[in-house]
Amino acid sequence: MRRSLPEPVQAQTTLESRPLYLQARDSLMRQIAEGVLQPGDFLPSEQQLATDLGISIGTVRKATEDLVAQGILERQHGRGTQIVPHTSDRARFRFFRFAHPDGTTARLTGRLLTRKIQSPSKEEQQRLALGKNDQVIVLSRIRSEDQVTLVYERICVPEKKFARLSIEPGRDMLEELYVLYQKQCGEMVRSTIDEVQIDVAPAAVSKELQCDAGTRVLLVKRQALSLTKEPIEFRQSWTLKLKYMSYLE
Amino acid sequence: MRRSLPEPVQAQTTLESRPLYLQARDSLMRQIAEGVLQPGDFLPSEQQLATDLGISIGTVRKATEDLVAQGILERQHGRGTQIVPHTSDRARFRFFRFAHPDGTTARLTGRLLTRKIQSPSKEEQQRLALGKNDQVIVLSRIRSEDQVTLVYERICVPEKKFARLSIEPGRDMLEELYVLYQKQCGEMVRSTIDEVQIDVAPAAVSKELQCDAGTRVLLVKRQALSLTKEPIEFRQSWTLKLKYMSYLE
DNA sequence: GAGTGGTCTAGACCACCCA
DNA sequence: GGGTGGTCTAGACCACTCA
Repeated sequence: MRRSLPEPVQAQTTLESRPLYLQARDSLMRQIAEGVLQPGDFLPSEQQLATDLGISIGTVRKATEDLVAQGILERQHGRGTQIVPHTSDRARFRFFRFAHPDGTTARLTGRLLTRKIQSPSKEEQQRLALGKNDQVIVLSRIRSEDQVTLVYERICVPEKKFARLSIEPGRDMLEELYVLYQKQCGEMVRSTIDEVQIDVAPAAVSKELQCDAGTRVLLVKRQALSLTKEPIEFRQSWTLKLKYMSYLE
Repeated sequence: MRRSLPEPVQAQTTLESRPLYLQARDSLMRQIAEGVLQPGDFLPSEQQLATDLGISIGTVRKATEDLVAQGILERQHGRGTQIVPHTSDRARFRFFRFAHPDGTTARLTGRLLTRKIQSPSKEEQQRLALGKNDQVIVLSRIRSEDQVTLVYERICVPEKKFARLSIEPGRDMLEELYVLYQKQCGEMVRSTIDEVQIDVAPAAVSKELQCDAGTRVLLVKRQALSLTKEPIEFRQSWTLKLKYMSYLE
């Protein structure tokens, strides 16, 4: 029979039938999702983990390989294995998908326009998998380069998880939102689902992007998922002059 | 000093300083890229490979893990390790990115309109990294669902590599193009770079999509890369009614 | 030089597929 | 039942980092 990892409190005594390295991986993942292990922290050494969990080093390595591949952990030869911190540079490099038509990368700064707590629209409710009476925080912001507004965004997050999110309208946003999510609310964005379509610019959009009402613009809808694959943000980005990039494999 | 793998003909006797598993991985990759190993074939067993290469099974596994993660190989417990065949279903699932606005997947059939051999445009030449006098094959096709044309495509491939590509205008295309590339020309698509932007529909596009000239439509430009990361296709897809999907991580 | 991750080995046992 | 991949071990040696 397959062994199971020692747990601090073993709720059930059912014999675990999953491979040890998966159990170890999920245990690490859980500790990261729950904040026991924080971004920036180093894991115990492989040797230490192996003796702690009562498994061999090879199995520890296999457990961490997955998380390294997913970008959650990062190995540093001679130093240790770190939970990847969500720095602004990293978040930009990883999740930012806009570029100029000529291929040069856009360097956008953000400016928050409004911040409201309200009931979600039908789509927002569905995209965030919210319950009947859940509220959302809605942010609107513009993103500019050289004083030219290139993107208008409406960002929607569940109030329950993001109550501690502290940002104020009217100020420039120096850090990436995803970094703030992590630092202020302990929510890490692991993956995203983007949809790109043509949209007739709503009033707020045409005003900020300085185009005629009714102009057809590019709309990117994004669901951001947490470590536990729950949707934690629904974002809509409208742009007229930028293109959207995507690399597969 | 680090060992090196035995090679049938060792061009240089320089001592190989890369890890054995990387040498083994690249050796397999090369054999697949060169057609020595064909999609659908099974690799020798891990045991066999290990003794052939004079390395241990663990190292063989590590060599193949990369290729499995990239979708080039597929392990089948109890049967063997197969070079993934590019079936139509697989190609559709992997590279197809269009959906209806309501989220339902579009089931498109293709119909080739024209096939021409000509000099590439400046952009095509650059995107395909072509030399001065290289020619390209240009395909135009429409993709429809229930007799409604939803996408117009202009597809451009280097004539040198795709001379054996045999498809004729006017016929429905039952197989995915990428499957034909593989079967007829031995070229496998491994990865893609997509760019999505708004475009003013060119004449051919507005005619086929049945919209006014000058309508703003969605344009997806795609570069497809081979196993060896060379660009082998540049494709432009125009659509009015579909949205583009992208999953990150 | 002590401690970390990176590579590699040789072998055990299991789970699965197929004849 | 023979062959395949899947998991796991225990240990060797190397390469890198940092004090």
